[in-house]
Amino acid sequence: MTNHDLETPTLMGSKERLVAAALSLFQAKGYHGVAISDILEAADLPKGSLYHHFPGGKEELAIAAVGFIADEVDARLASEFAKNKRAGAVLLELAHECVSWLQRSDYTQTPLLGLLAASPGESALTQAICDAQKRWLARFETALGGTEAAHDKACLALASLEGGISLARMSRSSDLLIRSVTLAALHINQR
Amino acid sequence: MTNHDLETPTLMGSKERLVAAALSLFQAKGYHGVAISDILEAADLPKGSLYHHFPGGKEELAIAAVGFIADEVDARLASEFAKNKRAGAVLLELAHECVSWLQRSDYTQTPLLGLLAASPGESALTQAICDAQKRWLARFETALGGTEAAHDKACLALASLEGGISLARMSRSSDLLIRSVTLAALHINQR
DNA sequence: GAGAAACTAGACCGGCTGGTCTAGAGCGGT
DNA sequence: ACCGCTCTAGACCAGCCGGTCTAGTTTCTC
Repeated sequence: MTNHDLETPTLMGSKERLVAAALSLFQAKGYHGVAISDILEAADLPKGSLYHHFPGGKEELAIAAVGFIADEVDARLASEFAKNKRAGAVLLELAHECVSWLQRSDYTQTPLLGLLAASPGESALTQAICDAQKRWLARFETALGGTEAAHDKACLALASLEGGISLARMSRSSDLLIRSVTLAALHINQR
Repeated sequence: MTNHDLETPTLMGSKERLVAAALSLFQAKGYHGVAISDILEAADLPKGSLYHHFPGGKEELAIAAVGFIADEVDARLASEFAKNKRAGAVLLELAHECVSWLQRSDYTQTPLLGLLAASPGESALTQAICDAQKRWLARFETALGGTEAAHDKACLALASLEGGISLARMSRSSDLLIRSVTLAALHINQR
């Protein structure tokens, strides 16, 4: 997932390479923690390319990165739910994917959007993040039946995931993530 | 909680004022999103004061801010648990406090430490955040009996709280936080 | 193969960053 | 009155920031 492999850059257009590099860096250091020059270096492209593909600069690129992962996770959820899996099982699967993500990056990256939240107040970037969360939430909600209780459970699913990621990243151990998500999945599957 | 009221600065020493201003700003924009000049302006102090009290500069100040809120929440948890309240009830109470916090700041602030996570890799700041999380986790764990299952539940408690805060902040509605924490509390109180 | 369009390349800029440093204000002790 | 200590005050700096712009190269189209 998401591994549009930065090591073989020629396989990706420069626009995609920019988005991939930006996403990876933003997930590691947050919006303000990443300099444009960092992204350019990671994508091995000059400044001109960035402002050609993303005239809106850093923020537009960040929005594209958020949209990219939003789509990716959303599609993944859709395909899992299409197999009639129980919501708890899908949540656990996603969590395990996040774990391998964390481990692969030596706990520097935050798999979903947690870190991006450090965004400029009322901006379009905030909106993009919000949209992504809404879509993921909706996937769980409808899979759980669309009732009021389903909404509650969907909230718990996402919250335990995002929160667990944050705990795991700080303690450099996927343990805490697995524990909290497992428990949440258990509860969600009930009834 | 934490309201060492920036509006009446003369009641606080300048060191405390710096910590309070820094905490509030970091919670709103993350470590990298805040400039030293912002903090000084909020605390109404010149640069000299900062580097007198915190020779280590921005990072040392951030660590102090993290320590401050870590202590505050920890003490709060200790006093609540001392009344023999059930863990779920304490969690809910904390969540409601976070809600009023979010609302008071018009959803700009992140009550706990979620945003600070966007910190420089292997630094002392990361360590401070990690310590805070460990302490809070331990409070819940021992209150829940110290068993293996208690550890799991403690993880869920904190994860649902941090994750719920993130969801709520983005959607500008405390609803999602309340829902996820309520469900988590329910589960935690079982048995 | 001519010409337009898409893209790369990187020098350049003003503003802001975190941090240093010197000067002095305020105050307690003697 | 004097001194020494704590703290305030803010000018100053080198380096980095995001962003602009012009010049070149490649690629597509006819």
